[in-house]
Amino acid sequence: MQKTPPERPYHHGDLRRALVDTALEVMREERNWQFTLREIARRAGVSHAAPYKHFPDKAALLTELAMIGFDQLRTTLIEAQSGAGGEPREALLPMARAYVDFGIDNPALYSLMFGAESRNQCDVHLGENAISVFDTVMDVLARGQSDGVFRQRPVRDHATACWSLLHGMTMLSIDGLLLPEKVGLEPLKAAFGTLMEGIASGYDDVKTPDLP
Amino acid sequence: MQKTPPERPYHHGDLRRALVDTALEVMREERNWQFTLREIARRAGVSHAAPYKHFPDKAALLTELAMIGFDQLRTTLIEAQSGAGGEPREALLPMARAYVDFGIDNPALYSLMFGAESRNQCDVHLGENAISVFDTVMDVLARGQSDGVFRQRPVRDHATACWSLLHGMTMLSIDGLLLPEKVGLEPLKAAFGTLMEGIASGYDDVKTPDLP
DNA sequence: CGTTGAAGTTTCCCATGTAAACATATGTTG
DNA sequence: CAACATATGTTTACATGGGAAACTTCAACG
Repeated sequence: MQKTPPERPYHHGDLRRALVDTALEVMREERNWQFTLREIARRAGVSHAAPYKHFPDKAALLTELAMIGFDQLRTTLIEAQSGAGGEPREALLPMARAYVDFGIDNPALYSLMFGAESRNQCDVHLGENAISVFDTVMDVLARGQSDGVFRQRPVRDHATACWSLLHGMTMLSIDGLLLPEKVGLEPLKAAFGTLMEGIASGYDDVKTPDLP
Repeated sequence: MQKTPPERPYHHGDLRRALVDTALEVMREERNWQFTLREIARRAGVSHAAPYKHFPDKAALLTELAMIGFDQLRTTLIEAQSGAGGEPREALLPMARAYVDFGIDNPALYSLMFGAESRNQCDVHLGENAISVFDTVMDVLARGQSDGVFRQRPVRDHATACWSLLHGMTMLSIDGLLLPEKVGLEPLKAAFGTLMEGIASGYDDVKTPDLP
């Protein structure tokens, strides 16, 4: 009996990329990185063991996805920075917005990149990628400070405050905990306004506060 | 032949509490909430199906653990607030430290309470508990503002900035991403100093910054 | 063309969450 | 006190997932 031609030749041809693309698609659809490898293999049209010819284990695929995420975030921040003309004071809010929007637009990817749960599943050297975000923020703040438009305080203090607030806002948004009726419709602009007053104002620590 | 007495009578007597306590212990030891129910049952000395007589499923146990975490966090914040004598300006840093220390001391619990991954496993109404943290911060800021020691800006802007920074700092610390060589040894004090300058200073938004 | 290696598939193992049936103990009721 | 109902255990079973091992198919190479 004539054998009907298979849907796909025995050799996929580019399964590694297909697995990565399929995983990114599933993460986007389900807003979660806790997919199963068997599901990814099914959607890619191969057996459940085929991925093991391209990735030693599931953690390796997750690491690759996280690296893609860090590449995208880095690109996003650089574009936001150069779009603002490079003036530090003007650059911070667009960068902040780009950062938070990246996380909101890619919740599963962001959680994979920065979460402790994923850290148990991924390569530990992802931390270097995560920390490069801190360095990016540091650079802009350092330039602003040498230009005299940012408060003369250790620049890493400003950077720590900045990254913490942005990371926190991103995570809270992803988790659906920033309700408009509580924080308004522009929580980033609002919260960042408060922070910018701490970064860019002429406030002197020892001055007593103005009273009404 | 004489039957040797079992390690434990057939009826555990307080298995529900033992399961909760064991799970909290495992979370503390492994700094992770992704334990297996079979492991918890084993450590509690019962069969793997026994927990299903006390919890409909694993998600129910995880929800209970998260609720315990929120209770502990709430208590911690109230104690920190009253320890500072209730003066809003003096209360914020101790509360902030209590919040971040809680997360650092209970990384698995904090991640379970606030993480999106756990949200897929838990009861959605945990969000109310999470958001009550925001309300606590709001209350202190509102009192400070009416006392005139905090900047006259919508208080929810300050609260959003506060909670985002604290949540971000907690998550980054838990994930091991706040390296001392990058952020110093007192990142909370440093970052919170920057934020407090934005919350408590007399800075006027339209004033141009002082130049060197 | 035969050999080698890459990249698939199939079969199997172990672990997990959970269901169902069964066993044991406790509490309630007549 | 016995019978019954209920609570709370255990055992068996099922479906699914990660991954190993053996096998199959195809491509590349000498």
